[in-house]
Amino acid sequence: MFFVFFNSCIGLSEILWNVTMFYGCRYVLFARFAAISFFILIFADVYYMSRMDDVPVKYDMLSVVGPTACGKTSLAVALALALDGEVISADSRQVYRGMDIGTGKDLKEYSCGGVDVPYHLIDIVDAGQKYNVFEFQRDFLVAYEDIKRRGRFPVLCGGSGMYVESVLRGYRLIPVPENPVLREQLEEKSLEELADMLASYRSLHNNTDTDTKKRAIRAIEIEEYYLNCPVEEREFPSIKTLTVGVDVSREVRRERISKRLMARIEEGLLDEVQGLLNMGVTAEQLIYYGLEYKFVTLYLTGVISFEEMLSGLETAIHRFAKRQMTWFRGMERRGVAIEWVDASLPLAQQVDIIKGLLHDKGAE
RNA sequence: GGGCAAAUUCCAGAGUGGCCAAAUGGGGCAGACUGUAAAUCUGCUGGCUUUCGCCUUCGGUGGUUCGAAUCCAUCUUUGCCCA
Repeated sequence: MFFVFFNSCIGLSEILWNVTMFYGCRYVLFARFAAISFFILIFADVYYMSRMDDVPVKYDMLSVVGPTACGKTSLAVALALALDGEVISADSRQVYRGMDIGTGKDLKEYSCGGVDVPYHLIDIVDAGQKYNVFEFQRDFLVAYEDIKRRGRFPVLCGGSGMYVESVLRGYRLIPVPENPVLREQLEEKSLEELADMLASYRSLHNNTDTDTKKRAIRAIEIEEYYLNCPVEEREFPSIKTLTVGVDVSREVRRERISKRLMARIEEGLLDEVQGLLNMGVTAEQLIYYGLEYKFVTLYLTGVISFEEMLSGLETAIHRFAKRQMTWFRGMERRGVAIEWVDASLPLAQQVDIIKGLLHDKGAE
């Protein structure tokens, strides 16, 4: 921030300097003034550069990605501390209030040595409500701009690949208003007819959009809007980001997941889920949240045994971590460079490596 | 000690002479995915080979047969029953 400011000042003073040199003979006084201001600004810039040696040069943001249980949060917090930054979470489940143990939402992690690192997009909606990429992208931008405005450095951290990518690759998601006329027309149609209709707009990669009539209608509404209003595409700003991936071997990852699961159960995972049920969050909603919430709900409602819950959950989390890695690899193929950092190194060393990358790559 | 049953590819489990590298499920691996993404969906899963195909595999050994995971003998192990 400061750097950019002073840089632009330098640019300005250079112009002034050239102008003054050109017209120097006629505007001696002005030239003197310009020269003085030029040197003052140079001095100020060098001074700030030396002071701000922790602040990256060319990057707007740092992103930390990685599979579950790899230690993303603690790394992101350490980096935020080192860079005078704030963490923006990109986690599709930590947005929910009251879903803590199961989502690994450990807010204590955000303070380190008595210093609190501000975090964003955690605990922003009630459990049982809906949240999606569109809302995430919108909320991200608000948090990002807020952090930038205050002159601090954003660190995006999360395991929800699609959320991260929506920001890094700037998905164009237009705010699509409701279309009551269309909705009424479509209401009479069967789910199959709706699915066929949607398929005529675009290829369906799976049945995510056609599992209920409501979703199918909304998907058609969005496609219809794209057709009719292609001009008003919402521009998502391009954010220059260094993306680092936390690299853990498969074996270590599996071991950590298994250990963490037992710890979560001891911490009161079952009570947390029971509490959500008692609060009125339906079993169906919790099951849809997946992983911990799904399997524990199935156990608490008597559908599966405790042992089935444990073993089912363990493999489900392992598979989830695998899918996350598939996503990140795909993201690299789509053009997002990820600098993988060995998670077995001491945290301080990882931070140093990443700071080094910020400077070296930022200076390129 | 006697009787019965069973041993199949990572696991469970089908197959009871050729159509068997062996159903199905699980697990594993790889992938897709711009409005639920911790969701949803797809492919692969003995080895070698681009394909044709070749080789190794159904507890061990030895047989019968043109041909055996499948039949016979025997051994080993496991389970059940009777003592």
